[in-house]
Amino acid sequence: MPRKTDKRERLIEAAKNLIHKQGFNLTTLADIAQEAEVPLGNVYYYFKTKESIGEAVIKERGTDLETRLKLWEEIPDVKARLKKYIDYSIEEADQTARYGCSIGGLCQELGKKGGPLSDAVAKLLNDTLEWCEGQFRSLGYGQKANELALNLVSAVQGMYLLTHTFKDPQITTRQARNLRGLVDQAETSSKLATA
Amino acid sequence: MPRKTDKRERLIEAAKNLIHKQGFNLTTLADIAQEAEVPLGNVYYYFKTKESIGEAVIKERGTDLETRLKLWEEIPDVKARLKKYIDYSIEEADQTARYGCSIGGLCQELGKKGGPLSDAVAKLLNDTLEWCEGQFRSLGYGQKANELALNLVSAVQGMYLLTHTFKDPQITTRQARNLRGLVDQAETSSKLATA
DNA sequence: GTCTATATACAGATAGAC
DNA sequence: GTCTATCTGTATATAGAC
Repeated sequence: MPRKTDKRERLIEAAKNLIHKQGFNLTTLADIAQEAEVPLGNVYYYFKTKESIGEAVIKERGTDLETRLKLWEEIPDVKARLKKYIDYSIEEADQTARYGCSIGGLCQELGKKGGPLSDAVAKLLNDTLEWCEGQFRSLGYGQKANELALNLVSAVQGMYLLTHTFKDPQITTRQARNLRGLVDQAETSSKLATA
Repeated sequence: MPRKTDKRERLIEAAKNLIHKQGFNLTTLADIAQEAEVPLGNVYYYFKTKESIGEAVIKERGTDLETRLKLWEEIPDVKARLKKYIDYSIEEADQTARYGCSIGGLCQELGKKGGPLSDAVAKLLNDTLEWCEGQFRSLGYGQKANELALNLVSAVQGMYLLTHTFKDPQITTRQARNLRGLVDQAETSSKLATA
């Protein structure tokens, strides 16, 4: 079974994990090369700069996210879709406690530097926001859908931050249960507006 | 008016601002020295390591926070105290849009490295949490006070992250108004439990 | 396409004159 | 206490043999 040159993919995968664990700034090309079992000098055949690796990683995160959102989109019950989004945070709780949110963390870190990478990650959070907004609109909320989406995503990101800060997955468990309840209560009135 | 050696304080002040703007990892001692108008070599007379500067900065952030919390504590109406906490985020909205939360950002960044600095910033967030919990307890919430505090601080931190990510102070304005409303509605029932 | 050796830049930290 | 010059390590990136 002759393995094709999957080096590029190995490098992206390694970078993806390391950047999540250590952050972008603290992750060196040497780290990535070692993790991917690729000689350092060879890295530059696939990526001109460290920034371009970051770009590839964010792109990967983007397709991962899109895959999830599209998958959840197929759930018939709209509220169940939103609850899937919340449940996902529970599945990831241990990882979050250790390394934080793979998207939110980058938004925070890269947001200070500005530049193309910063915009690219911000877009991922924006995609999430828009997806949620779409769901709330399907639930019948018109103008308010935007605000509700902001409330939900904001709550989830805050939950991630606290979970990471205190390295306690249970914070996610508790908060996610809460958020789930909110989605459940939605529909009938504008109670979700207070989420 | 012979100015005493306020160099140490100038260094801390410079570091405090630069770390907020650029993050800890990207802020160099040369940056700090220049901003404080202190020769690079002289920095080491006041601080043995970069980490010890970080320690001093976090300590400063801690006293700033404590000052605020103690000040708000003097407000007679308990709900007004919590609303002060929320209003503070509005005052800082422009800064937040540019540089993020001065505490939350460090929690995120230092949380991945672990170590004493990480614990020190985490404590600041924990102090905030405990302060809020105390307020909710004063409002008559017993067991639930802890959860309500988590909800509120989490919501505020999420709001900060989105504000920073999209560099839009209005996100804070909108969300803060929402959170204010939640605090207002509290008391009567357990509605705040769904915050 | 691959990999070793190395250039270049700059970070944190120190030595030692003043 | 102060500051210049510098050491040392390490990061990104390149050169060039294979």
